[in-house]
Amino acid sequence: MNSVLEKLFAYFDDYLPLGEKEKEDLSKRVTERKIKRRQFLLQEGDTCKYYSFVLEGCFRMYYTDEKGKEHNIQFASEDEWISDIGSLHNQVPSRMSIEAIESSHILQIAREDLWYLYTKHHVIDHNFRVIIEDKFIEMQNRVLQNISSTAYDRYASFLEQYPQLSNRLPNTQIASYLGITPEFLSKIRAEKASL
Amino acid sequence: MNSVLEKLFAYFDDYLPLGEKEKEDLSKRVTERKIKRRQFLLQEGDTCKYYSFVLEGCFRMYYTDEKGKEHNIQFASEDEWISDIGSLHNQVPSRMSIEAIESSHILQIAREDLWYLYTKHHVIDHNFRVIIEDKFIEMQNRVLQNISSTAYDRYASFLEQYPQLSNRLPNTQIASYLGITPEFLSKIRAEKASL
DNA sequence: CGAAAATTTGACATGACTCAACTGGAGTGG
DNA sequence: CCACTCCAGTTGAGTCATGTCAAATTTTCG
Repeated sequence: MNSVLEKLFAYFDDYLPLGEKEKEDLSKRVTERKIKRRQFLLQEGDTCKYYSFVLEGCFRMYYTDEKGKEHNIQFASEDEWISDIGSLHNQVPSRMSIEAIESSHILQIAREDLWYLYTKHHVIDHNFRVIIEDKFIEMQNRVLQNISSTAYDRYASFLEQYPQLSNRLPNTQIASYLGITPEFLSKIRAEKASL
Repeated sequence: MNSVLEKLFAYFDDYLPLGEKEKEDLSKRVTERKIKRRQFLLQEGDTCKYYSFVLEGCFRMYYTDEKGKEHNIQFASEDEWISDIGSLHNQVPSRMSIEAIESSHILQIAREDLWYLYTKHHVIDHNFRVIIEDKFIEMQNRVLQNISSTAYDRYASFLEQYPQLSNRLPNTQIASYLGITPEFLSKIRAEKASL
């Protein structure tokens, strides 16, 4: 447990580093878990109870539409947080699912503990503000891509922005993230390769 | 100035209400401005210096692509904040522009003042975390719509989600926000009307 | 009122989807 | 080690959603 906590503390060093008090308090409220491939962190209909930090492995959060099609909203790999924030905040059932794409190793903070930490330690509140702001910017860029670029360009940007991730993910998952069908992605790849 | 400050304080009452110290400190660091229709709050290439709170009126933030087409990323009307957070954070030139769609009345906080307030007052940091989290959820839903729904459905959702806004905005602006051409939106509207 | 901008309409072009068939690994069990 | 299945990926034909361009019409605002 100690070494994984160190990894979490080190992560915060890129923001405002945590002091001894915060580290101690945080340590008490963090749970370590191993998740197997294809196992769920959250299932549609359940209320999201945790903010999860990925130590190792990879997850996808997706929405299942009326026709049963799955749409990937987010991936999370090493040093990233994942959760359905809307469900976590308002304690309402989630419309999303979170599934492990690879066997993974995570840390979790339960909602009440997170709230406690936010209230008690300014620096934690602060860091999570900055973290979510960065996520917001990323999401904003994605919207921008979606409304202004063709599928071909969006795929190219994805490869450029997440080169490591794109190696680890099946193309089907990437297609779902980009909002296109796997067949069409395949055609895009064929076209790209022929240049 | 006093009455507009009261409006800002009242806005924060929906989060963690500000205490007297925070109010006083915030008051000193807020600037009031009137912006005419079609006037810019931020021009592409400039570095964003302010976080702006809309007291009255309406703005759009948009990106101009290589072909000169404008893509609306965000609207902001009463009781909403607008800024290119990426540019504001990292003090880099913005790729976006922010333009007043209506003649407007706003409050602005300069970057250094905002940083000061974040650091000094936990409650302000906290509130802005919650505010941006809500924005993040909104943006996430928008991505979801973009990757999973047809233009017809996205337009219907927009009308449902922002009924008041949709009355105030020209359809061209809505089309740009939805990521479709004004011509196609017009056809969608015709189809909708004929039901 | 008059100019400029927004909206509508139609013909045609293209991006992206559907469905179905085929290919080629990656297990699994004999 | 082979035969089998299973799933991801590819390919192609036909279709639907959306874009382009141009012209006509209406609305808005100065």
